[in-house]
Amino acid sequence: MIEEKKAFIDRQEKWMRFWGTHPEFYHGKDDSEKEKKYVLVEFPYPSGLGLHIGHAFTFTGGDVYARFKRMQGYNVLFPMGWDAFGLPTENYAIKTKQRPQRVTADNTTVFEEQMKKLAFSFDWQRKIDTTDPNYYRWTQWIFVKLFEKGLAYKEEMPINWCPSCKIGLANEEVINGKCERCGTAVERRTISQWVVKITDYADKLLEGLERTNFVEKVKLSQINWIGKREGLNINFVVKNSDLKISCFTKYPETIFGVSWVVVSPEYSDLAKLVTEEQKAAVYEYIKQAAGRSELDRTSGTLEKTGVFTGSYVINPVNNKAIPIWVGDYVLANFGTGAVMGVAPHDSRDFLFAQKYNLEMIQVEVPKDKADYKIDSYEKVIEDGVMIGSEQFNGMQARSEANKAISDWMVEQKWAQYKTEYHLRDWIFSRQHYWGEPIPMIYCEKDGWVTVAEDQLPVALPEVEHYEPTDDGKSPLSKIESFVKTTCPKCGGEAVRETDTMPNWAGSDWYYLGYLLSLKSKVESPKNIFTQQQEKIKHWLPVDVYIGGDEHNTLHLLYSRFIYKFLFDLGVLPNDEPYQKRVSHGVILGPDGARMSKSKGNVVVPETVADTYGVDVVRCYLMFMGPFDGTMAWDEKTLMGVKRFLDRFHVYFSRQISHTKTNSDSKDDTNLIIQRTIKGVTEDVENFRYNTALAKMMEMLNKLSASGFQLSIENVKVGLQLLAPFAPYITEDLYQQVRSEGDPMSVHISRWPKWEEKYLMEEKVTMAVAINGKLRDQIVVESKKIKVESEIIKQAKSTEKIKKWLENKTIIKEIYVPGKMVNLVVEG
RNA sequence: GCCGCUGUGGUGAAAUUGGUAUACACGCAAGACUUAAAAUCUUGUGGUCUCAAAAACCGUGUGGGUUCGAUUCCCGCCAGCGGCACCA
Repeated sequence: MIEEKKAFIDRQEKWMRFWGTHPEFYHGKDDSEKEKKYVLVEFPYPSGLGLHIGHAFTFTGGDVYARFKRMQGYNVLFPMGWDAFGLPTENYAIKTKQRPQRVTADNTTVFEEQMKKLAFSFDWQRKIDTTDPNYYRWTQWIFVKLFEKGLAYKEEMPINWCPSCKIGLANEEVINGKCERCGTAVERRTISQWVVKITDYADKLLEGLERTNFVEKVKLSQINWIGKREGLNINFVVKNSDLKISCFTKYPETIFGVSWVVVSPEYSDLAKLVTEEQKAAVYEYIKQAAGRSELDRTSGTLEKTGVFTGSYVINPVNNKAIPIWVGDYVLANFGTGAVMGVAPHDSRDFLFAQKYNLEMIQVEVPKDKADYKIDSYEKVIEDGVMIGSEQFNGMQARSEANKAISDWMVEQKWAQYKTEYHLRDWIFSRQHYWGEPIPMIYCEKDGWVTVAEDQLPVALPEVEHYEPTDDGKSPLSKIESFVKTTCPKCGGEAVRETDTMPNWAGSDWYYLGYLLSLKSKVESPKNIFTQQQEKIKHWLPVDVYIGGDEHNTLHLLYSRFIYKFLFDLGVLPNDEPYQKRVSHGVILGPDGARMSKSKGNVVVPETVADTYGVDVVRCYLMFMGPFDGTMAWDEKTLMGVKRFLDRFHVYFSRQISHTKTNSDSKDDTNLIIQRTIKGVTEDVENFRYNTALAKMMEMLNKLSASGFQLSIENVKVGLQLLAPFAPYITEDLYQQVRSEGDPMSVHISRWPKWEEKYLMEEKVTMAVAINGKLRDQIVVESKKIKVESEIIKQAKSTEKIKKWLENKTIIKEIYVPGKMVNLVVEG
């Protein structure tokens, strides 16, 4: 056992050294004449735990594809880098009293070593790091451009606030409404933050999807997130006041049934709406609501709550006064922050009305059921025939009344047509140290001014403490030398913005970063995107982008937005960054639960690789299930893969020593090999790695059983097919059969092609069915497959089929060439 | 709550445009080698019926539908999983 172990370790070290001396094998060339393929995997956050099994799984998947495409003769770009800003590093740095820069450097070194060992064929000369000032200078440059184009603005936005720790918390740090560290109930506070106007791009982001080749589920998640809805903004005048409340609705046909209006607890005019006698109740309610997360507030599992403000609005269509409520299921930063309530035609509204005893005015009935009464939330009607709605009575709600009432209300100037989006503007400020400083300066005279382009980057200064400050501001705010500056416009005294950017900022354009030389300061202030346009044109768009489902909505949307923005600036050749998106799956622990340190079910790829070898880990990860599936780690199945690789090694070693004296090629082995080439090529092309490996197992089983010798060409083919999956073992064997003039490495050799003529078998087995039920099989000569009448005749003549046809009449004969004959009988 | 996905042997899973359900692998059982164990190799392995075999019947979460034929397409139901804007 120990000796066997040593053998694969020696093999790995030997070939890792060899590849190390030839980094050009894996370089993407900016000026190649070959067709390009840009294969992108999401770059990791370099955590202190080292490479996780999920990384190994995803990167192996990308690596197999990149190696396959490279062998097929494409000029492949397969880069890697570090998405290194973020909370975990900051928290770890605080805990261990180290600089986050130091922690990041240590972690990325470990990541890179582990990746090299796992034989990922990354183009290391293009490595990027989002925390490198040469990199984040351009992240900041993008922000400056956003501001210049009016797409970044300051606004009061809510954050999670822990009153005990006195810091702002990420959603992740809020557990059941309590602070993760101290358990105190978390409050919501609003503070002034930078917001990016992604909503301006909502239509472009929707429309651009049509030009991509994303799988349907990814397109859907983008479409649903943008959530475009056509409707009406209805203006309600507040009784005895000059205030107005505007409510967005998709269903204005229910206007005659509106019996209350609800505004969010953060509604800007709320104070003016609350009457003296309701003040105490409303303030108490707002205090409670501050403690609830957004998800809780909108969740159906919690009861909808609210409180009366004491004021009324007038329904413009009938001049009826209806009460104004505050309810926390209405969100301030979504829509107008106010909604109208129609109890009988929306189940949530019904429950709310029932709870607070509000009026229910039914304005629709099912067709031909004029006396239908809605008395439970399960009976609400969402599309009926109009009643109690004056001239609109009798119309079908959605198909007729919706348009008629909308037109009428707009004509009367009670409402405007409005397109609403689920998508909200993007809060871009974080009150933390470990992120890109937002390159803005505030001057009393000139307001917010951008840092000049040739002054970028605004570097992260050294600080004593990395903890957020007790007033909720970033630690940068405590460094006077950083904060105090002069206004770029008037030269007067000014202060810097001390918030930093969210983690998304660096990952929005990293696939561009790989293409460019970011280092040279000389290129400033001219932007590198224009200066290095040739490289960008050569490589973009990304051909295949492999990533997790958790990024199919936000990361994809944000990065598509930034890309489209840069396109509009005129620095990019096209407006969609990714041609195709592939989702990878998730590896669960051996217990079927998500791997986590606290559950103790974490599998570390490096440990497994040290025990069984890198090739075994890679092949097992690709074999355990479909690439986009959720699969539990199972060491026993891994042993099966190890057995396969051992047998593969033994079989091919033996063949190699034999082929040196014998290079006859048997037709039977040709058939097996050729079929495998076809199957594996098609499977790998479509990321069906598990079946590709199954086909190679079949190949090995059949070849070993046949006892025939392989020709030297077929030996090479066998090695090439497995090479993307098991780079070490195949390189080792390849070097033993490599002859003068062959490529230096199996990994830069040319992927084999199959020929149809070898795939034909002389005889084919076909199924014979009676009424669709399989009854017998016949063996047919391949040449005759096209002669339908003869094969049906043969099918009818077998003993078994004759028995089934006794005393029956055939009423139909169906023939599927090469597959089956189905006889439909009667009697 | 909203959005999305999945359901096939004891297990992970496979099945081209609707055309022989369970490829490949794990596990299990029996056997070979061995003093023995491990490793390795060989054979078998959806269910019912049978000493066994043959034959037949049943079988892709569940109830319907379309079709000569449904794991695949359509409708209803049940169960489980994932995402939800400050984790990345």
